[in-house]
Amino acid sequence: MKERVNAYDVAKRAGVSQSTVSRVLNNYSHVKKSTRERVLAAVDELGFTPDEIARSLANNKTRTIGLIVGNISNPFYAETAHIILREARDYDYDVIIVDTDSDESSFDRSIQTLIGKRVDGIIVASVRKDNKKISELFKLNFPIICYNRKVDDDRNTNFVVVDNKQGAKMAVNHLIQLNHQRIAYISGPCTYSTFNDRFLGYQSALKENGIDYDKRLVYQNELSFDKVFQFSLDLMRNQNRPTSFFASTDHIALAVMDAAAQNGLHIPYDISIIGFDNIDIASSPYIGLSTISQQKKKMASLVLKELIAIIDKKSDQLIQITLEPELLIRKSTGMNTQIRNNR
Amino acid sequence: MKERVNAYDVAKRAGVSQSTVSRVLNNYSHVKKSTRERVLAAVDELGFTPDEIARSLANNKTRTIGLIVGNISNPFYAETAHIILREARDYDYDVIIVDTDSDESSFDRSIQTLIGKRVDGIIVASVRKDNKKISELFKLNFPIICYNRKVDDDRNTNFVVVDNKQGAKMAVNHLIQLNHQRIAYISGPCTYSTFNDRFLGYQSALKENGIDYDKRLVYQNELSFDKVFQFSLDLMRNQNRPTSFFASTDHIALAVMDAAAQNGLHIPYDISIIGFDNIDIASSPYIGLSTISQQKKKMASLVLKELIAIIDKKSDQLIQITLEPELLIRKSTGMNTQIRNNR
DNA sequence: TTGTATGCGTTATCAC
DNA sequence: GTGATAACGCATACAA
Repeated sequence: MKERVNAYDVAKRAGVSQSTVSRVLNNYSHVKKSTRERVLAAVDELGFTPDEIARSLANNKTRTIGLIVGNISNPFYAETAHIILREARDYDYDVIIVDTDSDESSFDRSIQTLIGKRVDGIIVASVRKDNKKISELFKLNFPIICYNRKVDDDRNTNFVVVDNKQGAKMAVNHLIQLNHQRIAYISGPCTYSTFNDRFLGYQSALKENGIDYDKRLVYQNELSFDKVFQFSLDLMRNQNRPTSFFASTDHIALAVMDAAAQNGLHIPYDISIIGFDNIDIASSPYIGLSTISQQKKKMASLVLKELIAIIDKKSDQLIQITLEPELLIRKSTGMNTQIRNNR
Repeated sequence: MKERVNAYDVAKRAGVSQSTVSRVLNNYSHVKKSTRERVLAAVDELGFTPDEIARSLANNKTRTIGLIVGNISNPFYAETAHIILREARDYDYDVIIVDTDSDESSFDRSIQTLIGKRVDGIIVASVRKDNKKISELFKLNFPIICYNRKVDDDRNTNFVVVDNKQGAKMAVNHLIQLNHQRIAYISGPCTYSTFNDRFLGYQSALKENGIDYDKRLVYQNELSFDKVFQFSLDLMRNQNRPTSFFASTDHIALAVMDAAAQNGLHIPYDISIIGFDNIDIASSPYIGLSTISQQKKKMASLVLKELIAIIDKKSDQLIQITLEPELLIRKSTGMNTQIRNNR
């Protein structure tokens, strides 16, 4: 690798001191026009790019933020990341993405790595409820915001989330209005606030409608495609099968749809399915998945804006935003036509 | 933000000099055991995390790489990113992802930003064929590898790609063997090597089978969902409609499937569709998209391994790897049952 | 085995 | 307006 050109080289070429070069590059006011021009010419001739690492060390800012996601190949995170990456660029920030691959054991270490790299702030899009590190950092005044999922200690953390309980209620109520009584629920572990709150919403909606909770209809475990597929398949083959499924993410709703297809059940005539998240392909006519929208676009823009406000000290109050979910009815949910044989 | 603890603080606490702290942290050999223990205790007590920025400045390595993708919400890039993020972590590297959002005008600037941040190397997963910057950097000995797409000046660049022409031929031959003659082709602009090569493969397969090229069956433009959907819809409504579609990415194949659904055409009885990339959902039974696999997993692992070898100077030769594609037959392609009315 | 001193490439605080 | 010079927090050559 060829030697890097630094500000001294530019200075020498322009016949000025290195500090003048710095002043020109940072648009300081009191620089003679002719000097500025000489410097800029030298910068150009030598193809000088300031070393952001040195700059970061000197002024204690990296203009880099960290984004921690569950699994970037999950469309919810990918679509979120897309929005954040694009908008961060407009704010002149770069983004280091950490994919925990849902391996939460490495979570705190990931945070530590980001802090080691001195990112200016962190957006945490996936974290377990019981995490302590986040409120710890918050207390140290480090700019950090939870997104999508929050931690138990939410008096001491910033967050931007959707009302997951409310969203789940909307989903289940929608199914109930379509005359469904046996509603299966597919969810990840309650160690995540999203799944926990959606579960509460599921239970609450059932109760309000006088439907007994049947735990045999509930999956709460790792959201692997195979496991959910198998669970759904078994349930659908049951004599007294559910007439509808509420999947706590769109991504995993696809596994349920697969199971239905495998079983020769037609959606929505034989079985209704509703998801949560509104990932892009859910809206494609071929899939047409009814779902609860998190307003990803709005939520992601917002969290970035807030984080940057904190970094810039334009805001030092607690950020606690809960957005309203939205019910999107598409073709995967329909009137229950089965005989009710379960009461 | 509370003051950061630095190596001097640790040194004072342990009653040693800062350089000893550094030696302990970097696992130097000649440190007395008792000293090492005192230092580590101090590190622990003060919760010291080395400042990677300062470290980078001192030793000219950031242990950060850049990854430039087209659009991270496209599953192909998301799934690639997932693999790279996870494996980079094992090599102890972080990743700054740049999402060009297919806005190639900002490409060179993105590269420049990454270089300003002094990343140790760059993986370029999306770039236009005519880009000059990459071979320029290569000549300066900067560690950079093209992935998936390559540039015209491929004598002066590293790349890891799949044989796109061959893959396209396999796709089209598969359709021809199923008795299809009117095969539509949906593609992005030829300014990208992927689309260019796949187009060549498409043409070549037709020619070898004595089928005339019909440009009315070909879409070569921006791969927006709406545009492709509309194009496919129009084509399918045509009297002399194609009996099959070759979509140059799985992602956009979904738009074609949507158009088929919209038109009441059943896949594969009325129409066959094959994609390219083998994104995760293509394999789900509900979608069951036949496709050409890029062996993403292998390709992504490989490109990272090679990049790191270059960074570590374990390799200074040109990296030019072309992997073989693989035909995956699923349920979206089937025998042509239409009357052949086009010859 | 450990400490001292210097450098990495900037920004920022002084002087002049 | 501009030029020295001291940080920033570490690694490392050289001394001891």
